[in-house]
Amino acid sequence: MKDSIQAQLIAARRSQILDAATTVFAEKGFHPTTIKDIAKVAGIADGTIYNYFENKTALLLGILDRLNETYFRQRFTVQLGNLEVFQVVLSEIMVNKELREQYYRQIVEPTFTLAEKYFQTLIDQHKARPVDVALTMRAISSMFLGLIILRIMGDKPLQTQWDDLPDLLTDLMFDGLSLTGSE
Amino acid sequence: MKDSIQAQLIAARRSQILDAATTVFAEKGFHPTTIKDIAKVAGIADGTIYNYFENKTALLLGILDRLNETYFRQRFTVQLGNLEVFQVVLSEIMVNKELREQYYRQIVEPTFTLAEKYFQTLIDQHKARPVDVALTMRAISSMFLGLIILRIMGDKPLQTQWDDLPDLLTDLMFDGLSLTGSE
Amino acid sequence: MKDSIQAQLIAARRSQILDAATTVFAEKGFHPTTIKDIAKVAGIADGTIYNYFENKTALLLGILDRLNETYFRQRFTVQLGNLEVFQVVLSEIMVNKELREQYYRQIVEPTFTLAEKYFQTLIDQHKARPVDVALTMRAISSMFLGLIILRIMGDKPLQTQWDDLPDLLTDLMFDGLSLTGSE
Amino acid sequence: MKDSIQAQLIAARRSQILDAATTVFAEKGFHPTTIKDIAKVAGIADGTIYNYFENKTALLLGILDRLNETYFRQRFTVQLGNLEVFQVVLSEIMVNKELREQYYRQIVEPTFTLAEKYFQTLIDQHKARPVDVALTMRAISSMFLGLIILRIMGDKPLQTQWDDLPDLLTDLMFDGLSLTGSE
DNA sequence: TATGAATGAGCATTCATTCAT
DNA sequence: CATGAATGAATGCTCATTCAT
Repeated sequence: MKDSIQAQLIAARRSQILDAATTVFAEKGFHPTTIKDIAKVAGIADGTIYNYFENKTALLLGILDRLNETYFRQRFTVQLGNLEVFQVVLSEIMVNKELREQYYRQIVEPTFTLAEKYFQTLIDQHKARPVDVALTMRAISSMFLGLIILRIMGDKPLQTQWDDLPDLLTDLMFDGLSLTGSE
Repeated sequence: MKDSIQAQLIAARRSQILDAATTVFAEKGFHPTTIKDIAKVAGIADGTIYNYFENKTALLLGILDRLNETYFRQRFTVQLGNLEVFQVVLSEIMVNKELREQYYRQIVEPTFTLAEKYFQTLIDQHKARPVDVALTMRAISSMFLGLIILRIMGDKPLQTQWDDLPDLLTDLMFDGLSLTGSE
Repeated sequence: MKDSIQAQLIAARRSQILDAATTVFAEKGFHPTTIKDIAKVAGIADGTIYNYFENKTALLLGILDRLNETYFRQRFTVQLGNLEVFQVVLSEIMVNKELREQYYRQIVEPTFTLAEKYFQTLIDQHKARPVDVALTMRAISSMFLGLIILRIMGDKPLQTQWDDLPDLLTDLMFDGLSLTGSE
Repeated sequence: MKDSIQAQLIAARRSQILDAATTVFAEKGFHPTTIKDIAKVAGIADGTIYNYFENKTALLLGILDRLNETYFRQRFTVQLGNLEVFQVVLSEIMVNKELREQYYRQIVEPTFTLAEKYFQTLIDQHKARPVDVALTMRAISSMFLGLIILRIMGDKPLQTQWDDLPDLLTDLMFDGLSLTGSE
């Protein structure tokens, strides 16, 4: 019982630290952010962070874990509020192998597994064409991923017409570009 | 005449340095790479680099310029050899505003302009459905971009079936997923 | 209470660092002195200095502050022990605008204000001739300043007869050089 | 004969370089000035400077030499145009022993020798009180030196009333501050 | 556990000087 | 003699991490 209180306290602290880290990372990016920055925002001392996280990278992993959880809770919702965090995480992922692998294992892969299963059902029910499920899922997901990145890059059309995307994408994915598709 | 030789020498040195930078960046990423690393690989002294480039970031910009040139020379060809460089550049782009803007202005935007023009022609010739050109181009490009990133992330299916993609993508883009599309 | 101990510890460290800086600056001058030099003499790590001082220049400002304090405590006493420090500070003052302005504001100006007040009293009491107080004070102070500099420069007569100066200066200032002055 | 032309050419080059050095030193100070700066202003290549001067410090010595010459040509004239150069030279003198000694030997000492001789004549002719000549000369010179430094420091009264100084100083030096002096 | 002072490795950048052409 | 590209030593400063209290 005492342990459970302990565990809760620890979880709370970790959460508090990750909140701070998320805020500052989103604001300044990973490398420019110092442990002191995070500690200050969290209202604790530098050293305390190291009682809860191995090192600075572990903070990113922690943020990833939380994205993971919320992701599975609110699937298919790309929260724009998370966009800056995603930007930071993604950037570091490209460069940090450990992070990359963890992210892939924890988020990407399980998501694909689920999505593939779902899509296979559609095919089985003759609601979709029998295509290579794995690759097709990759292609479609990539579209979302790429759109987010393009938006981060500051692409004007995407920023102004972001809300028009859902319809366009649905249309595009189901009917394609060819004339016959819609007629 | 002397000037032209001078210019050639300068270009050669710049190239030599960028080659080295590309190699090391691809290997270790941008931040972990030191000027000394690059100098050593280039076989020159640290200081010499600064005779040809303002600072470390300028090296990335230089690499970008070269990607730019080769890109426009060999358009639509995603060279896998450049993949690691692209990975580094992209990662830094997400985090570095100046770089991001330059990349967008120099590569992304002009490419879209061209692509939109081409696609508009297809529509005018009734070879494609009349959709929102700008957004559609973004969606399609994003698919490529996202696929590359997923591949970088180590996605197994993409790595093993990379060569199957062209057909699948063509199919997907033109006919969509719905049954009616192909039947 | 704890805070007061903290404050004392901080003051002590700052003092320790400034002591070291004073020593090394006096020995080698400002520019040739490295932070490592100072840290070594202070018996601490390089980085620790930056926990107490913004940068290298701040060390000079700190030394200035201390000169300031001791100066006002022991006014009119030119301590020869401080001469080397004064030499370093003065040299840097000639070259560093920020330092120059701070020194002027903190030490020179207030001293003149006091001296002018005092001298005005002498005039009011008919103990001195009614001259331009500001300029006259400058002239006299300059004499002291100049003498110190000449001595620093290694002027032999000043070094051997330094102790004869007070009488000579008093004599000179009050009666001037002309024959009528003393007769 | 050829040698004399050679010598003239060399002298001209040296002069050209020193002109440039003087300009830039006066503008930016000694340390912040780079050899490249000077070479650019002189309209020559970096390396060329080293054909005429041993090193950067030698440039300061060269400037000193020229001050020396003009000084003896235009004695007793403190040219304000030289003030910035003087500031730079003086600052470096405080810190650089070699420079200090050369300056003292070449300019300070000979000047004092002359001045002492002249003042001794005044005494012998009963035009001045029989004081310690060496020290008195030092005191008076120091006043000038100190005033210049105070002015450099940005002292307001000195800057606005600089032209009133000659009269005040003459008055002060000859009659002193006491009432009896002038009445 | 919390603290935060101390640590010190690490790095971009500058610039006086050299020397092959 | 003139050049200016190449050199590489040298240094201020940062910041993740540790650890005594």
